Amino acid sequence: MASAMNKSSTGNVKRTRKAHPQASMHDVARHAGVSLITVSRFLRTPGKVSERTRQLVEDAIAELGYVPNLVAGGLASSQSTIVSMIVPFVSHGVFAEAIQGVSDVVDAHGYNVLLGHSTGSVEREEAILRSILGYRPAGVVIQGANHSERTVEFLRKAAMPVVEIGTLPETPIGMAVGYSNHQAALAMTRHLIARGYRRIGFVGTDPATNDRILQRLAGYRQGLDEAGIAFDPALVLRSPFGIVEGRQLLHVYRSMQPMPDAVFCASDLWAAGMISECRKQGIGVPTDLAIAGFNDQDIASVIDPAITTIRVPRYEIGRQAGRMIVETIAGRSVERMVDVGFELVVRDST
Amino acid sequence: MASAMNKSSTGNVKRTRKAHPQASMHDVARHAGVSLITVSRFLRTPGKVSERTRQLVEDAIAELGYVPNLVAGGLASSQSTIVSMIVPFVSHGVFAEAIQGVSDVVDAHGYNVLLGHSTGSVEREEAILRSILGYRPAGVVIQGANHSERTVEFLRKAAMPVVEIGTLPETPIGMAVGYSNHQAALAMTRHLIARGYRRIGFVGTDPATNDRILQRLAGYRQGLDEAGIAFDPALVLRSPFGIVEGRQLLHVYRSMQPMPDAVFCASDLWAAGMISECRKQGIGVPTDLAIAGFNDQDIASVIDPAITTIRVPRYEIGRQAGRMIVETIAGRSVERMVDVGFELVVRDST
DNA sequence: TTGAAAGCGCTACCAT
DNA sequence: ATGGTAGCGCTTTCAA
Repeated sequence: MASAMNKSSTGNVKRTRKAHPQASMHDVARHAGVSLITVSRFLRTPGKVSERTRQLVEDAIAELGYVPNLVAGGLASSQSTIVSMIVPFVSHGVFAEAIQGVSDVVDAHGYNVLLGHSTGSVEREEAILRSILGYRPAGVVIQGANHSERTVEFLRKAAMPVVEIGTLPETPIGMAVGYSNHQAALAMTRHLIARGYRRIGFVGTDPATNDRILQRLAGYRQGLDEAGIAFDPALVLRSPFGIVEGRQLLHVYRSMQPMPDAVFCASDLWAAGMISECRKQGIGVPTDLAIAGFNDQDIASVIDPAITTIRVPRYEIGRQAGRMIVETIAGRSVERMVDVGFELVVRDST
Repeated sequence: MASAMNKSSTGNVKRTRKAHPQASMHDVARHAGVSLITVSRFLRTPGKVSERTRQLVEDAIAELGYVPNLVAGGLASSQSTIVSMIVPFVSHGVFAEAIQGVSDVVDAHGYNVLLGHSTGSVEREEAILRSILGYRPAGVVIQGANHSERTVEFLRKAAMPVVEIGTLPETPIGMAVGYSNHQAALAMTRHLIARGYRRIGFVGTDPATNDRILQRLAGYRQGLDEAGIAFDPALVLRSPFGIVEGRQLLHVYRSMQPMPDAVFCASDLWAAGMISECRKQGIGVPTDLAIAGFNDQDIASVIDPAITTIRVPRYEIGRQAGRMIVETIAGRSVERMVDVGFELVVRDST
């Protein structure tokens, strides 16, 4: 009656609660005629078992279609092969590329990506994070630097590598890889002003809930300031992302008097919609209205006129973030902050 | 010396292997002055604990920042809150939308998405699946119906809900939600023929490794057959996906004699690249060359001329797949196969 | 309403 | 090179 090791040590013989279809390590061991621990050893340090044993275990695994239970393994070893990633939306092209980047890198190191999306809400982000942290992931990649206090607190005390992506936070939680949205928007605004535009509109989502937009707006305002152009709040429009929305925004700007001579859209989708609508309405771009975008998505280079925009290496951001997680786990020292930069791509729309 | 419950019951007093920063349920229980099981009960059936206990435990959880360990819970209960999803590429718009659909639905039911990408290789798909199955997920969503034998075998014996998406397999592994790539391509080919085109090119990736393309190619051939047009293998081009690739493909078609009078691209990206290049080269679309696409991506409606294409409800496919997983887990009976259909969207490029 | 004991499937430590 | 034992943090009987 000493240990709790074996179920039959209890007088009360209860069999497994559920019929369990999946083979366990125990099954493999029996099948191979070796002990359980030998199977485990074969799996993690194959060099330490004899040729004969290796063969036996290999056959048993193949025959039973055994797949090691990472849940049990993770619990026993306090290690995880999960890297969690939280983005506002999976389906937005720019985030999808970052996800692909992270996934490409961590997959190659035996990790899998557990994905969450916040729909841009810090409350939902916090909820997602809690749930995801329940898996005690090996690392966390999270979009942006705009989090709830509790999100930050959780992340700090979680004691695992954290990478914020897409921005360069003033006080990063752990590591960060991104670019300066402020500088990028400033560069674009300077470009527009250099081209001679003076009445420049700005399209974004609500800056209160989107720190990227907030920073781009700040860069835009700084650009105006530098040129001595007064900021006109009426020229700043808020809208959900989208091409259709871009079409509608054009009409809003057209109804203003005086009309703007240029619009800086904080996403290519709006710019594409506006350009398409301009074509339909017979408005010349950039002669009657210059239109600039952001992100250099596919659409920017094929629409006519092609869109002047800011190119950001999203996939690269993902790769770097993945790399930083993996390196940190491996105990190597890693940069705290990586600036991947951006590029002003001047095309025909301005 | 009876049980193995407490570490100090062993003569050999060894403390926890690792300094463990995260609070455990045990810690919460001590903090609240109740037993561990009461904490567990509070978490899963809050109605069964007294008001006083509830308060105590709630406070302790908040104070310690306790996050339940789902790895341990999953092991103990043989239940999982993970839904695995495998797609060829995360960053391809069409897959990203499906991921978003799955994620939206399963998140709402307390599940998280564990993501894998196969890069279109069945071998990699198998490897990813193995690793993902190690987490004993509650369900699996997998793109396409083209899998290795072992992949199918693993999935069948895994005894969990499986949904194949994007196609309507002849022999689904479990459930499926998608549309007929064959019928969609047939519809497009018929459209082109009805418009008077006779020498119709086809652009796809390697049909041997991509069953969607294989089926679209078959639909295209059937369309030609119906009209009594001989299939000309020289008109079928293979290429990686992409706009840049589309530009190059145009030159390949231009160098043919006779030149085709229409090209059916099995992705909008190729079509967009070709149209953009046509504009640059002064080739009239559709007057000199008609160009059709597939997927109705953003780009299709804003490029000039707008692309005639096939619209597929990708997000809806994801939602349905998520729904089918969740319902199956809940024990409700679910359709084995859902056809979400497609839509021929005729625009100006044909 | 609360608690004790057993064990989920695996790994770590120690022993042989 | 191989095996035994304890225990990862939780849930599930069963008992009080």
